Amino acid sequence: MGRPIAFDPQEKLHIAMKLFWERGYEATSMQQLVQALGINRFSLYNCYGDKESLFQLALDHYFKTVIRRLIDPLLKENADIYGVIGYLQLLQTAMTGKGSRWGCFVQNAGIERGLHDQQTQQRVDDWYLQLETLIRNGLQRTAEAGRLRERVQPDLAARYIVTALQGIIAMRRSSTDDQRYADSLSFLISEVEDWVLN
Amino acid sequence: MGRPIAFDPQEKLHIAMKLFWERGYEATSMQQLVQALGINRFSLYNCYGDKESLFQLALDHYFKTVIRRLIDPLLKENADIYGVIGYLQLLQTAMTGKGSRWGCFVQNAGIERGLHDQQTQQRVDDWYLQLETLIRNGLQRTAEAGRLRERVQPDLAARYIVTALQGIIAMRRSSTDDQRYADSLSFLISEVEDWVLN
DNA sequence: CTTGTTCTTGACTGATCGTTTAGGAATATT
DNA sequence: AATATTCCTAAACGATCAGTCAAGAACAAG
Repeated sequence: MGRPIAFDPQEKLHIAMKLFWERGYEATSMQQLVQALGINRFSLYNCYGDKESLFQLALDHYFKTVIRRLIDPLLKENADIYGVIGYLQLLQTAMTGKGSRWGCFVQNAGIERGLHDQQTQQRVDDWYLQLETLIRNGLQRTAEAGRLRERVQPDLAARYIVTALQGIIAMRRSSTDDQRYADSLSFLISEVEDWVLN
Repeated sequence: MGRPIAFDPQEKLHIAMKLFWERGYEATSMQQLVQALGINRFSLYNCYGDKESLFQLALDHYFKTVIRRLIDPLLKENADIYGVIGYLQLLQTAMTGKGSRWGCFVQNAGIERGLHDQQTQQRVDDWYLQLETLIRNGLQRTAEAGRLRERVQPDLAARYIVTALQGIIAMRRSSTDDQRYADSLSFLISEVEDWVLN
């Protein structure tokens, strides 16, 4: 009962996410959000709470939409090393193009706020762990099938991929030279491809 | 002539650098700087200009002090792959300890401000290029001495090291798990050590 | 239609933002 | 000692910050 909400909270949250993603937490003002979302200041507070909680909602939304799509190859049942490669290739296409110099919202949030905001820190840590686990499982399955190079240890290799990816993503956002991230990502992909036998 | 300055600008700049390094540009207020530096508000403006220029001065100071010390092994005349390894080892010790979870000021600045501040972007780009060049030269010298593994191409390998390092540094700041960055850095060092023959 | 509930609106809160001003204090030069 | 120059101090500037309030508008239930 009562007056129904006049906007789509999910759609507006998506806009807020993009703003935080591009500009970061501190550099994004509630005024900018009000304008970008096209809803009233009070409606914004009424729907999402204060700036802090809106930021966390935006981060969660990022996981559910952007990241969810990217890790799809890793979520398939019995995903093996080709799931890992599929994930890397999705990342590659996602990072291509001039409009995609925002890096990863999770990494940005972690670097800007991890040290001083425990909620953000928790989400970042969870994400690193989840990604590492998914990748390790993929490598493990290929190893069990006897198709992974002996010298490649799934746990160390998975950890290595996660860290290397952070470097590539950081380069995507912080360097104007598109060749840097692209070269490194291609290098990483061919490295992983080289781990599979036959 | 006139009244002499009552504080050491370099010493105060060092404090400002640490504040920006830890908290970033937006999250550091002039009020905090006034308190941390222990000088008057106007003296701060009089000596360093506005917040923007103070930030750039702090970034330059970071290059001259922190980074300068770390790349010392790479600046030695005829530095080869051992200069690269020496640099990585200096980084390793610098990143160890609980008080050193700030990552790299240059990377932080690039991620927070690169997209919207051209001055910062220029400094970040310059740094990536300089580091890559120094490392490439080191690898090149070892290659010319016939002591670098054939498959290692100095230009690609140098670029790879720079990107991988960004990942390690990003991990240092954004993850609470100290094992992540440490594992990856050890992995990178032994990888580079493996490139040298005999 | 009436009543109760919820959303929307625009103005407004005190606090803090980066920056500047005016006046006094301290030093170098004459 | 007188003067010129520079720095220091405290107060204040307008702007913007995140967040809130009171009143009215829009719907659901009776």
